[in-house]
Amino acid sequence: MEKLTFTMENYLEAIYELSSDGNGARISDIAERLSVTKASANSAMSTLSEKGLIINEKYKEIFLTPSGRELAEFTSKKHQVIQEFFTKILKVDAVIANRDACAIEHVISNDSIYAMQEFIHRRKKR
Amino acid sequence: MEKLTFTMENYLEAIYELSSDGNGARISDIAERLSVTKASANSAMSTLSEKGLIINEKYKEIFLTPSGRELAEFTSKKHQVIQEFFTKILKVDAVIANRDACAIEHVISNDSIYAMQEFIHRRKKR
DNA sequence: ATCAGCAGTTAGGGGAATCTAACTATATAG
DNA sequence: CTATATAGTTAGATTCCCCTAACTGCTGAT
Repeated sequence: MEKLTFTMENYLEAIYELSSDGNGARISDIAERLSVTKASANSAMSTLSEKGLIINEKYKEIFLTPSGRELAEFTSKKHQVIQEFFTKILKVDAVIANRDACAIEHVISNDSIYAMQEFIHRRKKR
Repeated sequence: MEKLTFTMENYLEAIYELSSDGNGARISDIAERLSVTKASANSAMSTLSEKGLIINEKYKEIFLTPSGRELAEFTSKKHQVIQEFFTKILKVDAVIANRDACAIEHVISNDSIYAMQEFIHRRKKR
């Protein structure tokens, strides 16, 4: 499977965060969350659908497939780690940390994420 | 002045790192360093030139203007801070830290860079 | 002084992501 | 049950960045 673009990773993450137990996500909400038009969000859905990451029936809610969910969870997890590291260790403002995490999550290595996680963990033990 | 794209920031940084006292940078070297074709590098030079960040006379070496140098130095500085933080504080492998820094430097906030710098600094004093 | 080889340029095209504008479908309020 | 508001879709244009292919300019070895 070829790598997702950062943009598509973001769309996937948005769908993940917008859908709750049993319910899917809506185009308008995705578009709003990512600050793009509905048209853009809609066309992104075609891409994700072709890659088998979401189920997207016309005029229906959007659902993650198992592999889509897995990917989204992974991105979301990275986001969390960065966010926590930046706020708790670096004492960066939460809003800024969130913005930074949103960008960094798509480009950082797994090694560095792991190192941040370890750092936080070690800190907590003391 | 409108913000540079990440791509252009990378080109600028490459020029900065390839030019040494008095000498400019060459298209081929820039292209090689960024793993793009000479054609791509060449067209990027037009963009940077239009923005007044480089001097680019046909068939001549490429030089940074003062404002181009300032921007490049800023990006480079961010790279350094991230690299140092990742290797010295997080104990991430240098090669990986470098790759991460190269991507993160274009998206991270100044606040977070400053926080990393402070963290390193505090660490050294002990 | 020539020319082969390298450096640089130009033209043309493609993919990704965005937008606006105009359209169609759905759902709800009365 | 129908009209209207909201949601979703489609078409077409734009911008950015990349590519290949074909060209032109430069320069150093002979």
